Amino acid sequence: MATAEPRFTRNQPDVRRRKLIEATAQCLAEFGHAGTSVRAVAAKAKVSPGLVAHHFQGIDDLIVATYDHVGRRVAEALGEAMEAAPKDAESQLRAFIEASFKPPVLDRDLLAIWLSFWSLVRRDPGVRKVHKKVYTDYRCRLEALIADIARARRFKIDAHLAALGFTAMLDGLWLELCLDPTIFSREDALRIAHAWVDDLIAGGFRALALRPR
Amino acid sequence: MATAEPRFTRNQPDVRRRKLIEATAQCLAEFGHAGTSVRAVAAKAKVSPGLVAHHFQGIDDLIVATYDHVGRRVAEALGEAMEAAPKDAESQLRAFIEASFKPPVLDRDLLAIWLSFWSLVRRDPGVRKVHKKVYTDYRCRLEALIADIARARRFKIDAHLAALGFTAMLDGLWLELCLDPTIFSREDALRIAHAWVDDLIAGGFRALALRPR
DNA sequence: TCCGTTATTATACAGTTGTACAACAAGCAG
DNA sequence: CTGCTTGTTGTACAACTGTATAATAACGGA
Repeated sequence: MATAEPRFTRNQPDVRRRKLIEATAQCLAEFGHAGTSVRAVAAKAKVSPGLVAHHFQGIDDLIVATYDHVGRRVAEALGEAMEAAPKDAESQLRAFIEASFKPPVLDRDLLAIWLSFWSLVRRDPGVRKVHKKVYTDYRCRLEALIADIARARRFKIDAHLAALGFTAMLDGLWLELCLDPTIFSREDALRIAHAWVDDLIAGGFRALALRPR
Repeated sequence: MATAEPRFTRNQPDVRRRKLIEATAQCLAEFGHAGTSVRAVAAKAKVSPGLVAHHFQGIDDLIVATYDHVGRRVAEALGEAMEAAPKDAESQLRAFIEASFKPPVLDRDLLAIWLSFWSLVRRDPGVRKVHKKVYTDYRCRLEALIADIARARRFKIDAHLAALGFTAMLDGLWLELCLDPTIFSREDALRIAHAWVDDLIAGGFRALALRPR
């Protein structure tokens, strides 16, 4: 008698975890937070529902892992764009902007993941910690670039505050653009962000240098 | 025999709807999107679950109505702050900023409602329409003020783009501040926003005037 | 005082949720 | 080829979900 087809294939825990994470990302994109259950994820990954509980504490844990995973991918995409650009701070900043407003960063599916994650931040201290780290890392890269530009051009600025403002603006533009791309265009967002850099270089935001931290 | 205590009190439909909306807001704040069900809202409003279905199509419809309601309240809070300020455009803009970063606008509970609503935008065209209107109204007020300032100071600027950028920055600061108030402070947000206005008045964002819409 | 309207309740139903558990079997070590 | 580890399955369970339904009763108008 011929050897029967294996009814399932065993995976290393980390491999299986990654597959479940990717299935979760697809579920969030396709069905939203409400439609993303243990069973939905298991179906998408073509495994039994019980397996999810075996690798993760629950659906919330899975969403956090998904955020962590795609967060890393986003950071990589931004990092690669910067590596491909000239090494001066202004070019780096502009490369960062360009990468922020095109796939895979500008992506409706990504927003669905972000929204789910944000809704967990309030109740779970562990989630809050992950958010803090991701957000702070992200902002620190911009802070360093802004400080570089100010140093090269020999003007004073509170790079910390400036980076907070710039980050907030990028986030706000990204959010609204993902929510509804018909209100304004990707090109609008690019012009606005680049204009902010123009203004920074021209010595704008002088008020942010009055009380350095 | 004494008249028995009425087992329930009848309300006019719009009164009951408002009570259910307020109960929904409390549920979203307390339990998040996942914990806000028809039954949870009914329990919070101390009515039977069936009543929710009698006044609203479902939980999504209720969340949209809640967004509409609190959205109006936020707009009122901002409007009142501006009415209390001097009538010149700069003062109006600064009053708008101050009101944006204190209760009832800066409020964790408000963010919970916003997050739930945003997660509905993608799938429901009706929700998308409401979002578009609220967001556009909000931004138009700022656009008018920015255009006023530019006109008074006799410099050119694309007020539409500038308002988009300013709105995005305010939204981004508001979002992060509600998510986790320990990363930066309300005062930081205020300084950043006011610095943006300082810069605008000083003739910043000249790049935004190059290709007026 | 009675009557009609309809807001409200209470209940039933089918479907879905998260979680637990015992049985199973794939793949590796010997 | 054998045995062990453990990734994986399938199922059972109680709690919950949205929705529909008929019965109830509050309240205003006659």
